[in-house]
Amino acid sequence: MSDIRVRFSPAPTGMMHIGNARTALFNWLYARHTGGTFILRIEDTDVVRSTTEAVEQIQVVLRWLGLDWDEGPVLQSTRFDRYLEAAARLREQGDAYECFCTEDEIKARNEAARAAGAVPGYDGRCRDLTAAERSAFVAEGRAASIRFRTPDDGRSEFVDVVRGEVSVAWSTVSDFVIVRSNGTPVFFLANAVDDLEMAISHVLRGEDLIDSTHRVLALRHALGANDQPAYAHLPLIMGPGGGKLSKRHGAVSVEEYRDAGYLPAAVVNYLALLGWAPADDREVLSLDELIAAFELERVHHAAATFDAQKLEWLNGEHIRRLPLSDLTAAVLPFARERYGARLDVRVFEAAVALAQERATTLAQIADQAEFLFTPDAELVVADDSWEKVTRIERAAEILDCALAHLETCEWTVEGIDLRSAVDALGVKARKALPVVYAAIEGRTAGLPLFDSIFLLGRDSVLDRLRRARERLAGV
RNA sequence: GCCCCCAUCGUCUAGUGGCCCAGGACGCCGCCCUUUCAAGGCGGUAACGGGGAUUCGAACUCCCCUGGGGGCACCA
Repeated sequence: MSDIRVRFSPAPTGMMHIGNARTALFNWLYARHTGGTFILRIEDTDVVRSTTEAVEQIQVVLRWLGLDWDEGPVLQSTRFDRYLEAAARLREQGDAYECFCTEDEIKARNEAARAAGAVPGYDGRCRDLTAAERSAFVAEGRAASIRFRTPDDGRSEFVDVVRGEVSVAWSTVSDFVIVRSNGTPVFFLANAVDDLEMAISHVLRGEDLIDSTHRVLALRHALGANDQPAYAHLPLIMGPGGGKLSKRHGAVSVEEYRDAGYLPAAVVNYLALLGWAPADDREVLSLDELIAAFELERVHHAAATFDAQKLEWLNGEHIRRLPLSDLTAAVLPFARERYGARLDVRVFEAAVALAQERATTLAQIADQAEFLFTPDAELVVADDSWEKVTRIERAAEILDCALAHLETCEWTVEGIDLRSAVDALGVKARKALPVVYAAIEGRTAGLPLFDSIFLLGRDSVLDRLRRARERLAGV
C-alpha cells in the first residue's frame, strides 16, 4: 500500500448530489489507481444542519456506486475536543482571538459595506481587545466566537495539481471564525486538524473550495505543520442552462438516477468522463478500466456541463454489456414494484433478454414487459396508439388475418411469423403489423412482435386480437 | 463592488509549436437494416471567443479584451 491517502468528506446536510458523487469518485479512483487509502470522513461540524439520515444516505449511495472506503466513516462530531484543543493552542500562540461581535451585527455591517460599495468582510474590531474590554462584553452576556487572525500582508500561494500556481493577497482575506459562539468548531478548523492527523496526502475537491484552501493551509501551518497535502481542485459540474448543477436542472441526486433505472457502472462511467478523459478514445469503461486509466494529470480545468442524454446513452451501453442474469437481477426490483404477484419470473427473464439490446434504462425494460403481466381484460390500448391504429387502412382485415393465422400456426417464433400471411393480404408488413402490435401490447412501441406473441401465449393473444377487432368494429 | 479560477463543435472531450484547413463520443439530420418502436450499421452537420506579441511556423507560449464560472457566512 502506498503512502497516498485521500478522503471524501461530505457535509451530511442533504442528499448525495451528482457533484458530490463525482468528487467521491475521483478520490476513490485516485486511491485505487495508486494503491492508496480512501477514507470516508463526515464533516458534520454544523450540528444544526447535519442529519443522521444524510450520514446514512451518503454510505448507501457510495456502496451503490461501488466506491468502498478503507477507513471511516469518521464523524467530526465525535472529535470536537481535538478541534477545540487546537483552537485553544492557536489562541495561546496569538493566532486566534475571541470575538464578541454577534452574527447579526456582522451581517448588518457586511450589508452596509456592500451598499456603500466597500469590501465586505470582518473588520477586525475584536482583534486587540484588552482584558477589561473582554470582561465587559462577557458581563453584557455576550458569548465569544474564536477567530483566526490572517496575515495583514503578503500572499498565500500553493501549487494545485490540476491548475498550477494559485495565489491570493492576504489583504483580501479577512479574519474568519474557527469556533462558533456556541462552542462548536467550524469547517476550516476541523478540516485542517483532520487532514493533518489523518496524514492526508492529496485533497481532491470541487473548485468552489479553492478560495478556502488558503485559509485551511494557514491554519495548518499555524498548527505546526511544516508540510501540506497536494491539492487538486476539480472543475465544477454545471447545469444545462449555466450555473452550478442544481435542482432547477432536474434530477441531481444519485438516488434519483438509481430509481430511474440507471446502472451504477453507467453513472460512474459518465461522471468520470465529466472533467477527465482517458488517453485513448474509449468512452465506455468499466470500473476496473477506469481505475487503470485514471490519472490526475488528465483532469480538465474548465467546468463541464451535465448532459443527461449522454448518460442515458452510456446506460444503454452498459445494459448491453451486462450478462443476462445480472441484468435480470437488476431489473427485477423494478418489475416487482410494478407487477407484484402477477410477475412470472421465467417469462420476465425472456422479456429482459429481448429488451437488453434496445433499452436505455432498467425502468424502461420493466415497462416494456408490462403487457405480459396485465390481464387480457385490463389491457387497454392507449388513446394515441389506438388513434394510429384506426388510421391504418384495412385494419380490420389485418386483425382477421392475424387471428386466422395465429389460431392454427405452430407456436414458435418462426411459426408465429405473420409476414407471409399479411403479405397474402397485399399489405406491407411495416404498415400492417402496428395494428397487431397495439392490440397485443397496448402501445405502439416496445419488444419485438413475434417474440412478444410467443411469450404471451396463444389464448391471451387471440383474446386480445378479438377485443381489438370488436373495438374497431365499434361494438 | 472586491478576490480567485477558467476558455476547442450545441454538449463531453483529444490535442501540449509543424503529423490539425483540428480527431473521437453524445445529440441532431439523412440513408440502410427491419417484426411496430427502438437498438445497430453507414454518411453528414458542427469548434480552436476577439485583438496583439513571440516564432520560419501557432489550438497549443505571453499580454490585453470579452465571455463563463466560483468565492467574499458563527454552510461546507
